[in-house]
Amino acid sequence: MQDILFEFISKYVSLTEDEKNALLSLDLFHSVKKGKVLLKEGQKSQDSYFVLKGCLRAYYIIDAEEKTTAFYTELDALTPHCVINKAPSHYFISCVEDSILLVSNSDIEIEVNSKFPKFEIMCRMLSEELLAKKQIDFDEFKTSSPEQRYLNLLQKRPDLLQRVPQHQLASYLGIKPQSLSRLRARILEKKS
Amino acid sequence: MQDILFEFISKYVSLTEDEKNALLSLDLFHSVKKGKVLLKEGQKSQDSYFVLKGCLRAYYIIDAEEKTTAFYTELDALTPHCVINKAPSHYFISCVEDSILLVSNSDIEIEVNSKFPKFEIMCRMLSEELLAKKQIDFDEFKTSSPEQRYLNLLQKRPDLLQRVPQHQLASYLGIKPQSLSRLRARILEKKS
DNA sequence: CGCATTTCTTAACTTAAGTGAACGAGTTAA
DNA sequence: TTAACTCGTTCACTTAAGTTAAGAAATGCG
Repeated sequence: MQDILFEFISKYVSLTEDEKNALLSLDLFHSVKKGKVLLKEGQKSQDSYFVLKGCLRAYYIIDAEEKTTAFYTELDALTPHCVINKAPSHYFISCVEDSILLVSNSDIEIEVNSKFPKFEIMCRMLSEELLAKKQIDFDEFKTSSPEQRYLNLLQKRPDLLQRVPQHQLASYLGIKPQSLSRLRARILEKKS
Repeated sequence: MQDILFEFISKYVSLTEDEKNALLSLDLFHSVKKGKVLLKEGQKSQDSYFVLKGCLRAYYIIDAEEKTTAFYTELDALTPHCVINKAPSHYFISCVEDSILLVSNSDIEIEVNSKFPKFEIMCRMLSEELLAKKQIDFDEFKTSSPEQRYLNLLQKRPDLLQRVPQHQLASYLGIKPQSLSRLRARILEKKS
């Protein structure tokens, strides 16, 4: 599990053994059970997550209905909005599967970043990259129909369709579960 | 114009006079005429932009049709995806109005960041903030109908409706120009 | 095991967005 | 000034998503 982390980091900066040990000594690895809610609406949290294994889900509850807006799987990083703007969260984050996470918080990050400027650099690179990627995802969403979005997901994250209930995928695709069912039937129809 | 920049920066880090002068000496301010295309599909650019005055637009050309996906106005920062992943751009960026921009490139940023760690910190903070904001925007888009998205835009960026042609706004809202027309008529209907 | 709950699908109906075409207003260019 | 073009709107028609309801299949729990 540590190897996975260090391999990921090595894409951005190279760490010395001392730096690796300093990172490990912070004891950031946590096992989290399926179903565990990590962040609730209205809560102010300090915690950021990095998924080593498993799957997290972000969702809103609007008119008593869950609206899933994001899934975070292996090697995805997640810093909730409430950590950035220090205001109560508007959404929930829960654990879709038994997972192994790296859990960090603002204090730790401030300390590590000031001690090792390399981490500061890595964090900048990572968030710049994620921002550009998020924009591309958003662009694809805007410029395509629900059916295209579903087919696109099938290409890019086929694992999600196995790991996650359909009704959560539906709102992730911006539609109702019934529409996703119908859309899938329509696609099968076309193929034959 | 410089004051606007320094006031913006002061939200993240405080600069000494020397640092301010170092920044100004880079001569990053540029005037750009309405209609100027700053980035074309297929191009590899190194340039990032910060809008001091005016408006930029990002758009794709898909099936010979323009699909506008983002507008950048006063105090918005824009680092195109192609700068991050060093691959040819999939989209265009053009200037909607006569604008004053701060234009930076990878080389300058690497130099400034290594000379002044403060800038590194500011860049990290800024991209973390923008990433969290982008996620919220995406969430709102996913969880609302075209009509809600239009009303939301009316609240949050009323200036855009004055500055930008309707058909560009339409694709920004994820719909066709005819649908935006109809939707506006429907809203007026309801009000009366 | 059996009961309850959740999940997924199907169907009938409503509502809204996509499509193709036409029109007038405003702008640009010859 | 006229001709061409862009832009926004409207209309009729098509297509797909939302809604409501019902039921089948899978899952979880006592």
